Amino acid sequence: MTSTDAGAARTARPTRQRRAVAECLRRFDDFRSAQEIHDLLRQGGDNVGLSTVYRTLQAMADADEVDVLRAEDGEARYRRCSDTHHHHLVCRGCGHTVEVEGPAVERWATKVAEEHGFAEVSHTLEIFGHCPDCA
Amino acid sequence: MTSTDAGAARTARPTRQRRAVAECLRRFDDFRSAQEIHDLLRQGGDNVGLSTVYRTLQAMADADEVDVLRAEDGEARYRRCSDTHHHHLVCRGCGHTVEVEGPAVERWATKVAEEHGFAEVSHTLEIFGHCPDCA
DNA sequence: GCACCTTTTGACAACGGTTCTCATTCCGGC
DNA sequence: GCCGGAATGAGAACCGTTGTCAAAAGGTGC
Ligand SMILES: [Zn+2]
Ligand SMILES: [Zn+2]
Ligand SMILES: [Zn+2]
Ligand SMILES: [Zn+2]
Repeated sequence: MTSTDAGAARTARPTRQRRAVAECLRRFDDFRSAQEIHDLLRQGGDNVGLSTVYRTLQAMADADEVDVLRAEDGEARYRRCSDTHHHHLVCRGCGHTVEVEGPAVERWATKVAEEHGFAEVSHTLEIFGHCPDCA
Repeated sequence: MTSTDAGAARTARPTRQRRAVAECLRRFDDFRSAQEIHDLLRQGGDNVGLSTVYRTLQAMADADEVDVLRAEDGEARYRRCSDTHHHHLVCRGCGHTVEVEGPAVERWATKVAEEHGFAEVSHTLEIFGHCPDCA
């Protein structure tokens, strides 16, 4: 067999547009919508099509390179993230976000699921409030 | 002054439509979308406008009479719920849902938020997996 | 039962975020 | 430089949700 199906490189060209989106995410520590990112890029002179922004963000989310959070109105918001499992403490006022970890919570979630016979368990957990600056 | 502004009855007439929606929710233990509920009502002979279904569900959500959960695609799904604070263990296959409580998790969330100086704290937490029937 | 007034309803249009389409452009390898 | 597949982007389509507003329904006092 040729080397083409050797699974390694799962097609992902480093184009100008993808670099721009990744770069833009790197500059913020809070969650942003696809359209906000599109606007920011445009303002910064980087013209990237809205479709491409959506596609890129989806791909990054699939690759666990960004976290996705649904706003109350259902809009998806993205944020660069570390590669270890974590959750978020998000300010309802300014959006300021802190990554938090809680081993005890992880164990609790797993235990509860097992007690009910659930398998392939995952979970979502976010904490909201007003940060010191917004209080 | 008349009794009209005596705050007590916060205007909520028990109409046929509202009863039908509430009754429909009572018949399921899993999360349903507004449109699913609309279809179910129609199939059951209860003709209720889609707008009314949306309005009623929103009102019930505001009154904490139903839980709202955003599906991965952003669609809102509703479920009747008990009146105490709780979270959910949801089957990704059939939607079967179990309400769960975890006092330790509640304390952890509050503590983490306080450590970062956050006030007016709330949180969301859901656990997903495959139930015994779907495994 | 009957006015009277307010709330509620529902068909339909409008909205907004997201996805799809497809002709064009880009990239990497030869 | 050429070729072929991947990527892009302008615009249309999609779809859940919300807004509009005239008509219908509840409640109240009579
Ligand atoms: Zn803040
Ligand atoms: Zn976790
Ligand atoms: Zn199941
Ligand atoms: Zn809780």
